[in-house]
Amino acid sequence: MVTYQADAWTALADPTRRTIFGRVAERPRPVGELARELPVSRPAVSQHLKVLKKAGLVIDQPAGNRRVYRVDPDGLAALRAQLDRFWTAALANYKAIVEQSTEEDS
Amino acid sequence: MVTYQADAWTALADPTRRTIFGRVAERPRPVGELARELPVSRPAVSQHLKVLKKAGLVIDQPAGNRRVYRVDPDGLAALRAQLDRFWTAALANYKAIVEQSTEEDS
DNA sequence: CCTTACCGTTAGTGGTCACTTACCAAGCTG
DNA sequence: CAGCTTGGTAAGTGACCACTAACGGTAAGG
Repeated sequence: MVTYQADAWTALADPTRRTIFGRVAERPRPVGELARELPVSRPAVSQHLKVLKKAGLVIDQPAGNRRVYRVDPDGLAALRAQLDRFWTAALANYKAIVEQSTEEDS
Repeated sequence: MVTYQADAWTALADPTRRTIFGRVAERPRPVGELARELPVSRPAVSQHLKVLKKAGLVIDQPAGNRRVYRVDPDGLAALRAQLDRFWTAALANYKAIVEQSTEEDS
């Protein structure tokens, strides 16, 4: 058994998985279509999708014989929020430095 | 020698490195201060900072005896832009679905 | 100058992960 | 039902990576 982590950052760390996620973001796709566009085997794609699903980044939905994967907006939003925290923190820090140097000038 | 990758996603995949990046985002810090707050050795922190630097996420600046690390706004902005591409792609896709179902209703 | 503090680098190791091959289950079509 | 398509899972392997211990190199302080 392959037991992967369930972290969104870890999930998007792998280039292949990032490509898969990009494809799914453009348009919901079944597994086979993704595998045909990628230089890896179909089982590899299945495993990648399993990781992305566990990380809350994609949702799978059975459609007859096939299984269509689409982006989970909530997971993507959560990741965006986390990145924004870094952004605002860094920004606030730079702002403080600018204000300090302005005071020094006066 | 330890040859790591230089990708921002890969850099932030590691939890320890993400914590370090968060600390640096709050306020620029020297290596020793980061190491004292973390459950890893100082060399480990140095290696993590090396990865973050290679990924363009932090900048180092010698300050006398110490070496202060701060966030590189450009690298963080680039990552944000990449995540926004996923976001807008997924959003456009959902919008298309909503519009289609609206047409079906009429 | 000698000591102390701060930091980067190297070498070595254990653990995790991406990948393939092989196999099995379920839906569609004749 | 038989055959084809689609896809998830198991097992095994090679590679990468996070970590520590040990060392060297540079600035501050007595």
